[in-house]
Amino acid sequence: MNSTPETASDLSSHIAANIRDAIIKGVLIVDERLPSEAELSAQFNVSRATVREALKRLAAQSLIRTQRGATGGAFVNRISFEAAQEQQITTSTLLLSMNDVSFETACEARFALERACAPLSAARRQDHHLDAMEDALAAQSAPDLSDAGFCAADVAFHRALVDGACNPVLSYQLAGAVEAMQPLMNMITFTAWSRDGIVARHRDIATAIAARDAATAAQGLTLLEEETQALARTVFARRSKQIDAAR
Amino acid sequence: MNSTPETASDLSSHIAANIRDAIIKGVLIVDERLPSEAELSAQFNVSRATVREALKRLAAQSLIRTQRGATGGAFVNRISFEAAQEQQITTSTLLLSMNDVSFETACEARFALERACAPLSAARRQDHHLDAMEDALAAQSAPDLSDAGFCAADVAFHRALVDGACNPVLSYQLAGAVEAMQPLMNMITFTAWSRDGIVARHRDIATAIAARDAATAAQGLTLLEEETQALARTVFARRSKQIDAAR
DNA sequence: TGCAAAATTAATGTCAGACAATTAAAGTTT
DNA sequence: AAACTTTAATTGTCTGACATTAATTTTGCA
Repeated sequence: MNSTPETASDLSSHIAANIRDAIIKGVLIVDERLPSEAELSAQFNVSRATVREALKRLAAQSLIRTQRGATGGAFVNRISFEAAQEQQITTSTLLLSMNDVSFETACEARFALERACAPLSAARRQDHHLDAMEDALAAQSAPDLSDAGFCAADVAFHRALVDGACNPVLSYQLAGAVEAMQPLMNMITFTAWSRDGIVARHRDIATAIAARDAATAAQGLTLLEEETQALARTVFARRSKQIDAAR
Repeated sequence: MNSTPETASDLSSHIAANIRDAIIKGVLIVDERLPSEAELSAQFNVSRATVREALKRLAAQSLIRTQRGATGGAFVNRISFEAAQEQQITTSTLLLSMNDVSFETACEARFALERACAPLSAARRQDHHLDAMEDALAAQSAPDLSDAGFCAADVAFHRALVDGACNPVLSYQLAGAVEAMQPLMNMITFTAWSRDGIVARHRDIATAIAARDAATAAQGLTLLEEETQALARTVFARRSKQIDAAR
């Protein structure tokens, strides 16, 4: 079982773990009200301040929400896909930036996962997904766009592709992989030439998805991955050469 | 940008968001020590209790760790793949159980993502990955295994498959998808017959991975998905018929 | 009676100050 | 030099108070 070890010796994390387990195990159900802070402090035999620290921990994970006033209190929160995605993006982004994950590894993971979405997206995409891809393409084609703006549009394109699968679980899982790549992509300076290549690939992928052609879409993603990896290699190689030269 | 809106009017979440942004933007780097609680309370002009609540929020997201003693304090935490996975599993599990995601949708997402790992796993798996798969297979073949035990071994098998890709980002991303399915799988009672089918599929997949045969592995996953979906349909259909009969 | 305003109440949010526990470092003794 | 003691800094916890919020009840008046 996934019983959080949480051997931390402080009371607030112990209490938080206790309540968290109750939520995970279904002892506390969605929208159920927890005992008031005063009652909890009596139950666990700790001060109200300690209980509050525990509740804040749970609130940070979107497990509970609090309301003030007479009928207020802490309630078990129905975690939304939106909130879960936001958390996942934060975690994924920090994970990549703090653990010197290579560009190659992150890029490989991202495209592998996206390729998994391509067949479903080709089969189920709605018009508004195509529209979103077109918008992103148009944005990326603007000549005076900054690198960051180019990357942001890139993320938008790929999220539209993923969302096209019409599977919220997939969209949620992929959000972290796609968004967390953005800071890594931002490390790359895109020349006009490399931008054209990427946009051309995107164009192919969008066309394939529009035509419900899964194989071509997957192939486009593979090509895009190869070009992105190659581009990253040249950028990093040039950069390290400059560092050598500066010595 | 991903600037957390966090319009919540309470001070502790505001302070937490403030520090969180500093960490995400790189203003605070890994292992850097935050000001002491007393200093923070002076800086933000709030009480120590409020600062502590903010810090607990950050600790719940593994963004900081705290140490007691003379040289103690709160330090920016290098979030580990392990911690990130645990968080993701908790979030994913709750997301599925609270939002009545259909078995079909979750199952589809899981297998789509796993298929994405199959080629990489076939290419890179080490012997210990194969050993882990064999262990899981052996466990699943035990005749007197409970349904929960069967599912747990199932998860172990699939995680070994994913880990075989030797891409920690993939392993992290997939952990949520694979583990969060377990409660849903636990809803299914596995007959001896259905177990044999699943084990046979697993056997094929393991053999293909061992033979570095990506196409067969992917095909095995597709078959396994179809059988799992079919099994779920019959189980749920039988169950709803019983409910009808009881009326 | 009906309704609006005011009081009540129960809850979270915040504060201030104290003490306990922990830990590293400095000082002291042998 | 090594072992012990003291000191200081910091987090962890407790207590009690007050502020703020919001639903409910009571009151006052038309």
